[in-house]
Amino acid sequence: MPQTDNSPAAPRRVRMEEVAKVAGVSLATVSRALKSPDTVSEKLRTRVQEAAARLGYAPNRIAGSLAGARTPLVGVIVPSLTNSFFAATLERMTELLEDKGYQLMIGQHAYDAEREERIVAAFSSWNPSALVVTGRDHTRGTVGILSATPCPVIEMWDHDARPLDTGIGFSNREAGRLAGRHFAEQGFRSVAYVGAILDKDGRARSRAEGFREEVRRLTGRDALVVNAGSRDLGEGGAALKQVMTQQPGTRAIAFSGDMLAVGAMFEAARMGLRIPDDLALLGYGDLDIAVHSNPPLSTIRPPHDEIGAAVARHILHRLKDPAAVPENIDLGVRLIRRQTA
Amino acid sequence: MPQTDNSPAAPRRVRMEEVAKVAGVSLATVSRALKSPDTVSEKLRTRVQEAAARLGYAPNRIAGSLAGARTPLVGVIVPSLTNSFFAATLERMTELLEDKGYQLMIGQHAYDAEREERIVAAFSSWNPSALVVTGRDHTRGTVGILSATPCPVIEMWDHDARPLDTGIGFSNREAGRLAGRHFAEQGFRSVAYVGAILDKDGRARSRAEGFREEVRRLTGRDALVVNAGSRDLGEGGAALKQVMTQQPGTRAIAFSGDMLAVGAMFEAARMGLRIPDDLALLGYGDLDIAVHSNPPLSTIRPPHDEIGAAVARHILHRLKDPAAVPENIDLGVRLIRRQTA
DNA sequence: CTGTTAGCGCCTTCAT
DNA sequence: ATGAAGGCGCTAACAG
Repeated sequence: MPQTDNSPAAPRRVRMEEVAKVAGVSLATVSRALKSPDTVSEKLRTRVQEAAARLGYAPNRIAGSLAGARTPLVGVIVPSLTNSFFAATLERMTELLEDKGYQLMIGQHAYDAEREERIVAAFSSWNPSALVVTGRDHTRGTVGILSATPCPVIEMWDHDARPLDTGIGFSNREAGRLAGRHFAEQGFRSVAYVGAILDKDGRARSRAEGFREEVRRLTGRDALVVNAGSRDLGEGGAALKQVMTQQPGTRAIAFSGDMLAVGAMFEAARMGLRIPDDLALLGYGDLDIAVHSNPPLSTIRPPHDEIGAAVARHILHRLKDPAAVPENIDLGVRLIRRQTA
Repeated sequence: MPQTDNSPAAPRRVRMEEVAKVAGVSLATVSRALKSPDTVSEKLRTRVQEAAARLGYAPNRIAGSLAGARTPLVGVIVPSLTNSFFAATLERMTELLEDKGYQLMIGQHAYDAEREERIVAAFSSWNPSALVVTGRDHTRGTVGILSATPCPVIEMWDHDARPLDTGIGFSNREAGRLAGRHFAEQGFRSVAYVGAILDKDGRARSRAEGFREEVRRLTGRDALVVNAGSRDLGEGGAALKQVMTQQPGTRAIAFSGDMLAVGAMFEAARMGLRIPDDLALLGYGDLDIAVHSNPPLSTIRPPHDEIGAAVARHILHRLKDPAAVPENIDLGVRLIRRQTA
């Protein structure tokens, strides 16, 4: 450590008390001069601020939070940090909240509901300013803690169920329907859906269900659904082969992620299938690669960073105005037509 | 909020005192029974634990931290959350540290040193258990705060300069040299380096410099260096065109990111250049896509998640054993030869 | 092994 | 407008 705790010279961090002494005022005045400057006479205020600056005073957030009953921490729980959708949401949230003095505490549960519960419990014991979780599907325990936590609770990235408090996301089911409709309207009858870890990812499952629903409604036929083991590019190729084996003559496939779709494109090339003439491919995510793949990938775009911005705005709003109420916001998805479907 | 603060029925969170009362013991015993169970007789321990469970007691971390002088928080500052390298590092760190009861506070500075300083200052005022920053290039102010913070400080993702405390990463310069050597050894004389935001990203700049150095040393010629505006796939194509204009006849290009390299592959196809016969391409990152691109991309692999694991392990070690000392660990990079170079 | 006693550093009434 | 004083909820000596 740059500086050992018990070293004789360990220069104890400067506290508010020293600032008070140097400025020749009371502790309370320092506190006020720093937190609500307009309740202090200009003279004292500047005197205090100068003293603080000179001493390099940095308030102890822990002590402040104990006295203040709430920490400037926002707990956010996502399934995974390497999933670029959530990364985009987090990046946006950090940007907006850091500016206002809030810090993000980040947890990840890898689609494990029990783990989510443990993290929620841990976060809740920090008296955070807000708690943000992914999705609306939680254990009873999680729901209990969330309901008992006296701060805004936001469930993001979903809109298919009622939120506990505030919900900000979109309907995954509708995203799936949109894909199904797009295929049905082009007259495709033999179609399939390839989803990553459908067994664990409830939102991907909702999209798959929406897809089947709409395909069934519009064409009267059942879509094949295939579960890929991960959202890696390589799985897309494997899934394509599986689809063509289980359902020869498939004319269109929707994926639960762009990477899977691109992987399928590569494999299709190897199999000699022309895209989109022999086979239409539709992604989900609108990652950068979708624009530049060859041919450019048609895809469904979830509002990844918009969610982050909306969540941050909502939190700020709720904290500023205690009378502000919960909301249930559907940010919707868009079909981006490029050349594969 | 699930539960309004000032609602008449707001059931105050249960405190340690209530548990003590119910269990019929003192406050201190509850604290001990919960934090260091083996210092308490089995009888009382179970009695306390039962009481705590029955009352749904959750300790207030803030109070605990104030009294204990250190929070179970680890502050981590990265340039960007959407950069999959850092995401991988963070994912690994979270995994390992969450298990031991630590929470990550995450900040991002977008390659802005002033912003880094502000975040470091903010984090430091939480009395974190450890502080982790990216790189070894900081403002004087940042260095000052970091040096004065009484906790382990880890500088990760670099190894080109001396660390303040502990350093865990690899030499970016050496990564660049490796690329240059690889080209030189194959007899390429007209080569180029394409880096993303070299003006801001010092580590990418180090790689570019290492590349030039080694190329100059082995071939006696100067490599062209081109700066791409972002690490997006699309920029790779643009950069390729620029290289071929500025230095017609270029035989090999190294990139500061796999996405750029893949973008260049797409563009090369459009330009009718065969890879690697007409032009060799070398990426950096070893992203999933490198394996599955067509042809598979040769690349330099930085130890993204290994860094996360090593950082977490080091922190845990330092915290467990106060006598543990700083380290300076070089995790190295590997050249992954596939088919483009 | 258990209880008592001081704080941790700040915020916030309450007087002045 | 300012100061004094009592916590916030828990931990860590110190006694017993």
